[in-house]
Amino acid sequence: MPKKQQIEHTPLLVLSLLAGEDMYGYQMILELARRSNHTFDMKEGTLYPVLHGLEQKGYLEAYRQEAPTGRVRKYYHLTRKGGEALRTETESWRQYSGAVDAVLRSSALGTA
Amino acid sequence: MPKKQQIEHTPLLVLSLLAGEDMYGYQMILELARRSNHTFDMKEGTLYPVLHGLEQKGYLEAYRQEAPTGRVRKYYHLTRKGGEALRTETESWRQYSGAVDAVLRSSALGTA
DNA sequence: TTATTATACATAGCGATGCAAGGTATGTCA
DNA sequence: TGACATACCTTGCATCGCTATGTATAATAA
Repeated sequence: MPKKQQIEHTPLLVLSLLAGEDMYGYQMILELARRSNHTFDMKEGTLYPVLHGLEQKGYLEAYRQEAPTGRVRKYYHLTRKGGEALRTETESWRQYSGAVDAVLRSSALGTA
Repeated sequence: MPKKQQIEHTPLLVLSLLAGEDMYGYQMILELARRSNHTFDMKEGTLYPVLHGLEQKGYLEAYRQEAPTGRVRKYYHLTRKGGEALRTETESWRQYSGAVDAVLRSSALGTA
């Protein structure tokens, strides 16, 4: 019985990760797990399509670069447009999570 | 171009509403809009299937009651089992929203 | 040396979720 | 009478995230 835990804001998380530094896909998965204290365990089947979508929207730019190990990685860079999207998405998130909290609080009051 | 704004935690919001008092569907939509300061505008096509699902799980019990207006409304009552679900769902939400916030913060630091 | 694991990217197909759209019915008010 | 708000419900569609799978290379273990 597979368990769902992800909820949508995947693009926000991706844009957010890339605000600090350029990253490649696999690295994003590891970083996201680390920074979220393993609450997020993003799957490759989730991430890669999202990356391609964000690139098509002009939010990200990709380039290939060889790692010290010899492997070629595909790095993503946040564009100016992507930075703007990050700001509006962050604002949406605050709005949304604040609203959920407000509903939870109002009910908790009713219970008390 | 239809816009999506809802993200999933619909059952959590419904359970939360019913923690305070029994409500009927239409009322939940109005109350949710009010308590969320109109961030949530739940559609009937979203709410009713969710109510039926929660009822089937034994989280809610429904009963019909005539309103002063003469109309018969279908009220939902939160069961004990539903109350437990509410607590675990609330905890999941805190976990999730906390993780998103953590990721957003860590990236913001990288940018600063 | 060979096999396994970790790294790294990608896509097809499935299930669940939320919404638009439509249907039914009753009460209220102009 | 007609329009609108109230009140419930369902069908069908689009989107999203996950599972599963495929490909390929580097590191490590047996």
